[in-house]
Amino acid sequence: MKVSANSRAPQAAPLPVDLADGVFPAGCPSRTVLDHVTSKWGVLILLALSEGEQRWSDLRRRAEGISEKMLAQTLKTLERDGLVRRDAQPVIPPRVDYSLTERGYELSALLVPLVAWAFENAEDIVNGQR
Amino acid sequence: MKVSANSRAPQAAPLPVDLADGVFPAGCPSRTVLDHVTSKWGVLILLALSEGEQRWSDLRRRAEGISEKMLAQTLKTLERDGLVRRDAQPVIPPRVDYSLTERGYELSALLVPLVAWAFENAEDIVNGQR
DNA sequence: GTTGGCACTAACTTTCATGTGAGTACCTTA
DNA sequence: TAAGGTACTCACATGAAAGTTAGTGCCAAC
Repeated sequence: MKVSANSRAPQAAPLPVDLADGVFPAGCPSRTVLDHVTSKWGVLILLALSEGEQRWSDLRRRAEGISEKMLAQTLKTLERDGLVRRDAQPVIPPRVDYSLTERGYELSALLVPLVAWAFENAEDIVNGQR
Repeated sequence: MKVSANSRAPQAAPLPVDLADGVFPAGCPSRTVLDHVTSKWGVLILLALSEGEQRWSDLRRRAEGISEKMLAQTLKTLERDGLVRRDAQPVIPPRVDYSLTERGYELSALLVPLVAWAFENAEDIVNGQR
């Protein structure tokens, strides 16, 4: 699946034109979105939810180390961005389910391979700081 | 190209087992790598370099808004992580070329679609904060 | 002869993301 | 009756990330 070591050196590929022109300018919205999505906890939450609907307390346990404040904040941002759906049932004790929207699934589909790569290469990278 | 609205709701997919168990724990190396890679400027630099070797001052102009300090810092981190190669020629005036390593290219291949998605959806997302 | 480009480093400051701890309202179980 | 779970919010503290300013050595062009 890799281009193979001897066939050719890693290739530089031109980016799509609109991307090349669009992402780099300072004030562009994609930078904001990228910031939300690639925030410390954003990735983890999106990833966790890619496995399906989950409750507040599930997420809290899942994303090890997150504080309640950051969980609330991250979820709120992702909800405002239309990536996460919040479903609060008026029962007692409270029950709130979080899930990805269609757009959220689109994103997580791109995020999963990235995180998988990071996971696979993490040890090499962290150790190999020559 | 979309799964279509009526066929089925967006599907939850189980993550690869090792990923599901590996990424969420607090102290795991993948979190560090993810932090480097998804840092504000890391993404931009990796993206810029995916188009091929570039000089310091090229990058500085390309990643609009970056300070010299942040450029140096980001490049250093990515170099230590083995994603970026630094080639300093002993000429005057100094000339330093930066390029991606093979591992860097692997990463950028995953990053490009993500950024492209962010770019395409950015306006919708930023405006549609209902 | 001074301005400017090149590729940086270092010191200092500000801003912002994240963390901490407490409090809320209600109910269940011990 | 006290402890604990559920899903939060709010005020405050801290620390890391990012920005700012200045300075380096050398050369070329003006």
